[in-house]
Amino acid sequence: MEDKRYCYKYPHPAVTSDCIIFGFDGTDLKVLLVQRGLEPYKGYWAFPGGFVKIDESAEDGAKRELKEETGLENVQIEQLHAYSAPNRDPRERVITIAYIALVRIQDVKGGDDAADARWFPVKDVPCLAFDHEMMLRDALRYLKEKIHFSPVGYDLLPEKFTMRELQTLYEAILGVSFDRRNFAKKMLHLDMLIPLDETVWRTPKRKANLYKFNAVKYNELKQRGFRLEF
Amino acid sequence: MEDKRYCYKYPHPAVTSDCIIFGFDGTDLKVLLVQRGLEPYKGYWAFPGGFVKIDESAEDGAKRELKEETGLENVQIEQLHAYSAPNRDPRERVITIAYIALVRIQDVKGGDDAADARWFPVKDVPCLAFDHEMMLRDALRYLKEKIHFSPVGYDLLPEKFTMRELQTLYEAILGVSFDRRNFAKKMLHLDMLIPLDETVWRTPKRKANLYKFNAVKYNELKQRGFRLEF
DNA sequence: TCAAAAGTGTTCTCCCTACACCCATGG
DNA sequence: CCATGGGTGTAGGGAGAACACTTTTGA
Repeated sequence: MEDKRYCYKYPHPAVTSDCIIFGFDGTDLKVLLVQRGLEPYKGYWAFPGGFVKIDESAEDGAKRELKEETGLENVQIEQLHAYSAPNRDPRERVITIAYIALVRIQDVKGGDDAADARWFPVKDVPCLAFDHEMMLRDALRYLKEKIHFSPVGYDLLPEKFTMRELQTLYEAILGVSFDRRNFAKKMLHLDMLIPLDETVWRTPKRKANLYKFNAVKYNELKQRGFRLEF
Repeated sequence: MEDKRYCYKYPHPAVTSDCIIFGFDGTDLKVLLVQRGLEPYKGYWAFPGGFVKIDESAEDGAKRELKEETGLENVQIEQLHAYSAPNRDPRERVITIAYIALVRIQDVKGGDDAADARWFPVKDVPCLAFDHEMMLRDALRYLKEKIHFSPVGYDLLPEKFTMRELQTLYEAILGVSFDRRNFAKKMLHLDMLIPLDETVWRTPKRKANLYKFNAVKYNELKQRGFRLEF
């Protein structure tokens, strides 16, 4: 009995929380995965996550596990979905609450606790453990919707970026391509971007203007509710 | 030990699922509540729901409890959010997965198992048990968003309805009022309504045309992704 | 001087908005 | 005949979509 001290009148499921972390490297949308060191699914890649402690919320648990497994801290996470199929974990009944976050990949790359955490392009993820492939599909669908209401670039791009980079991000998430001129016009019309006086050489051909997000305007728009059509 | 047979190495939370059921009576958006017969929160109103069994999904559990407590069956439910604050239930650690559904109130009114289940206008709900008031706020926010992508009238209105009833529903959910003529134009433009040759006397003044939803067109639109602006 | 990337403007169309008139009916 | 509710049409403005020219630079 030493190893089974927590007893209940009715059977209780275990509860875990997982984090689906997206980043953007200028070309591809990427997702952060960790390689499992234990059975089941040993050696498979999976989202960082783990068991929720009895005195922490699922969200706090997700953040704690994220830090433990990848070193990522101070990330704003958002609940995606709870997965509760009875046989999704071979060990015991496990219900998982999945969270999603967008981070600046370049702020994260260096100095990780976790050598076995890696970014994968979403177009080219390995086989995932458990039902994590379903989670990824759900997360990508969610992101596609969210992009219409929320300037996801604010979280995914570096502080300063070119119009081309912003467009590439939108195209990577939505899986479409836009007219360069109309895209810029639409974005500038929203009044959420601040053109900077700086330029950079992102291509060998010509320097490009840099922009940053106007957080004040964005919050105003969010209050009133807005939608970007694409 | 007789009453605590289920033992685990680590503490496990209990998991419940609750159903937030909306209906529309032609004037008000309403929500289905049951009165609690047991402590805690005895006598308070709450969403139908209860403990998830160890071999059923949270969704199946929600449907089972919904039927047991209100008699409602064959309802399509959609996951809203998982609530996991450590102290949300005074008895023990409980995580609740909330589901949401839209039903035709007039198909439900009669013949319930549950005498203590009642519809309340969302504008005038009593004090709710646990954190159910937060759930209701979240559900209403979700419904306001959903209405832009999904013809919620399809689930909430009777099969045949007048344009005025559809408009009243939209106004009740969004909390705004529309120009009668522009609303009708916009709705008819979407090509999701089938005008019927029937009329009814919904007011003593004049008869009104009836419409029904065109499920085929709706599914086409949903595939392609559409959005109603208001 | 040519190729590739970036910056910018015009036209057309469609949809949304605001708004007004007519018809049917019961009192 | 008048008040109420329902059905329909029009004019104007704004935003998106399609589309082309110019500039800058390295090779």
